[in-house]
Amino acid sequence: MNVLSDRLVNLFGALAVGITDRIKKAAFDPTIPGGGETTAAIVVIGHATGLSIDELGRVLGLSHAGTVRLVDRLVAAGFAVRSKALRDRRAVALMLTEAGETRLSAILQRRNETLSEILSHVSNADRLVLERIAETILAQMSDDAVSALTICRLCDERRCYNCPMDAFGRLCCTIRSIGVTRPL
Amino acid sequence: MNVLSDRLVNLFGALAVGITDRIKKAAFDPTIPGGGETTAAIVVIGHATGLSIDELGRVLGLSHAGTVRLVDRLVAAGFAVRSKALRDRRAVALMLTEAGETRLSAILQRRNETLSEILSHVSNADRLVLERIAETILAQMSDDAVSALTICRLCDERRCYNCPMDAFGRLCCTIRSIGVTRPL
DNA sequence: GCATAGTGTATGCGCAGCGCATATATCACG
DNA sequence: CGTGATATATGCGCTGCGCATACACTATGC
Repeated sequence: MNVLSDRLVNLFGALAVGITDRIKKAAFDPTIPGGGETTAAIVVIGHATGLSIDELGRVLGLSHAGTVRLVDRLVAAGFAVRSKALRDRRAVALMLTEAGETRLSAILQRRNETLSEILSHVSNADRLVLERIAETILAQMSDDAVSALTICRLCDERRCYNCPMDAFGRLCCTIRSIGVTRPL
Repeated sequence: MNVLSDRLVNLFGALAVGITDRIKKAAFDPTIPGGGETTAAIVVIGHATGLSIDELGRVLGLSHAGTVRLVDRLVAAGFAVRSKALRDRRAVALMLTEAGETRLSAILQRRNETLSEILSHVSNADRLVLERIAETILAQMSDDAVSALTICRLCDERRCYNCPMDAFGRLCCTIRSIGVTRPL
């Protein structure tokens, strides 16, 4: 027997699914070729500028081949470039173009607006508790930088100070700051 | 300027994405042919026994053709049947087979276990607040039965008493109780 | 320095899932 | 009974992905 309320389990699951639908719908950009996780790829490259195709694939849960094609699409559309990695001449250092940065800003803005609208119906007191709950759960959901980036693949990292995913030096913010100098 | 904390917005979004990933991973059943929303289709048919292909397609966000093929796969695998609708001889009344019901139970059990494990790290006091927050947000996220079922497409309806999606007579639970007698 | 194993990237090939356009059957309404 | 709307089904082609493979570079051991 579980001490947890079945109702809470259900409501929490429905909430996550419903909110995620909204986020993905808001973040979706028809000018970016390719559905699925292509939009997330732009955010991830923005988070972890200089990451490799292999790392991007692990973050997005795609095969190498699938990731190569995804990057092909982004490059062809002018949103990302494959530049030379500093340490390893086999690897590619992915980064956004100006156009890619512009798309990224638009994606994050729409995401933030959607979430803000939804949260506006929650009282101030409850928001404090919600923030603590989210922090608690997130802090124990990832074991390494890859899984942290996966969870944060649609986050606005620039506005996430004190990111709980960062608690063990494995956060997205950390990854960005270390740039290409440290593999995921 | 938004009075909402940027950090809360980010953490809440990351939480939703991360939890949804976990739910979908847990619910995924390799014995069910076809990825994407095929698993959800079984849950939805279980929720709203007797619904039509058109209704299922709207709930899952698929085209008619895509939904027909999805149902083809479920039927071929022996998890669902197309039976005659009572009122409309054009329409199909979808329902699960014994094997489908078995799969449904397994899917929901894995989902519930995953969510329970995650929520076990939240204090009892915070759980009460979380339940209220989820209720508040969910109650204003859907306008009709289709969008309610979309949000509830991975829910364990049998354990969701007082479902907030039901508040306006448009809930998944309602849909089940009315069976085939009322279109979505 | 050199051989061998390991890693990162790219490509040929085929498959699965989906949407568009279309065809057919049934319903709703005058 | 005729016309338009609705529900389902299918042919066709596209897209995204994975598997297997090829190639380039790195790392390690001798």
